Amino acid sequence: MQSQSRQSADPLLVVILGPTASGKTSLSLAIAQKFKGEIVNCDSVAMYREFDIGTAKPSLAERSQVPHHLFDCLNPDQETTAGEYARKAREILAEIALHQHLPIVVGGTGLYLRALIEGLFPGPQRSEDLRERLRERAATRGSNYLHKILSRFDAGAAEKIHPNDAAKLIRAIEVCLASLQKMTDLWQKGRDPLRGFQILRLGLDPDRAKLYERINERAALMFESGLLEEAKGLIDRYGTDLRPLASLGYKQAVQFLRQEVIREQAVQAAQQGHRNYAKRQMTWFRREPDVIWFNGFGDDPSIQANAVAAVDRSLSRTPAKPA
RNA sequence: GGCCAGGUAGCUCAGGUGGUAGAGCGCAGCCCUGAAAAGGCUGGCGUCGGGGGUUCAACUCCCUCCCUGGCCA
Repeated sequence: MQSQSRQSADPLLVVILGPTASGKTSLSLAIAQKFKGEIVNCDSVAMYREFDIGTAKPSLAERSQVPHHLFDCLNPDQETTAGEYARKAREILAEIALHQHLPIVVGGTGLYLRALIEGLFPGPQRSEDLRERLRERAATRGSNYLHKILSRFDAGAAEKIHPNDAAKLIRAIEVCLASLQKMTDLWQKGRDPLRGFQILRLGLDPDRAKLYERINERAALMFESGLLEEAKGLIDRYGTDLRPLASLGYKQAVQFLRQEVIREQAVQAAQQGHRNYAKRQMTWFRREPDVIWFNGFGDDPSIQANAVAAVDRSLSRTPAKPA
């Protein structure tokens, strides 16, 4: 296992993962500065331009220190998918490797990371019309109805998806309809994994109570430092239907701007949402293979030193000097 | 001081002709194959304010005390 990667001549790819507010940005900068790194975002909402305050993107000053990729690459009214993300990210990774720099993928969006590293099954892309129709059916007849439809198309897929999970039922039906094949058959064809890199995964896993404290502070600070104004500007120019406006913090800001809740409620709901999200992220990342976990925050100097040492060790393993 | 309402899960609250309780949220665990900062699943948790009484049995009825809120003095 370990000995195989040592023999590989493939360049190193560092992946930094962890829940929101765990200090991924800070750690990524520390590593990038030490090793001629280039940072590749793997955070779905940070890809959007004009969504700045609520996404806690690295600042422009930080981004000027080392190259950053896949931040601000979508207009607010664009939409993207995990597959599209993976294609873009792989292109960038290849370019970075070409310059002989160290690519550092940083992010909290588990699905995007999996799509990038392991690939997705060879399924059809999204069809918005079909989805709209299915969503209407679900609204009138309930998602159980979708589940019945899916069991007719693909009983195996239906078995794996809970009848209440409309989002996943819709995707599965879409796959069957668009491809005229069962989704489970398409799964059989496997994924197209990322090739050509040795992957070093560094995971941040700070104490839960401390993480929640940080999340609370950071979410409140977002409201104090202009989240509402940012959201208002986006609504004025684009309307309320932007997909990223449904994401953490923005969703609550919109509710406040519509006067559905008072400010205090919006802040508390945003804090709650971020806490719940962090928990789900940890559930996802715990399954990620071969992660070197650090029990602390990414801005902690001792964590940074340990992480840098881990990168150093991986980098020094070249095919020229096997263990 | 008097009258009224109320004290039930961490929080907000529901409940019961007397047979030791429940929902949402929180919290914890989990799932995830182009919406993923989305969506979904599962699970703890209680001396039912204290003390007495009636009863085979009280969280439920009676007495008393304490606490909270409102109104009147």
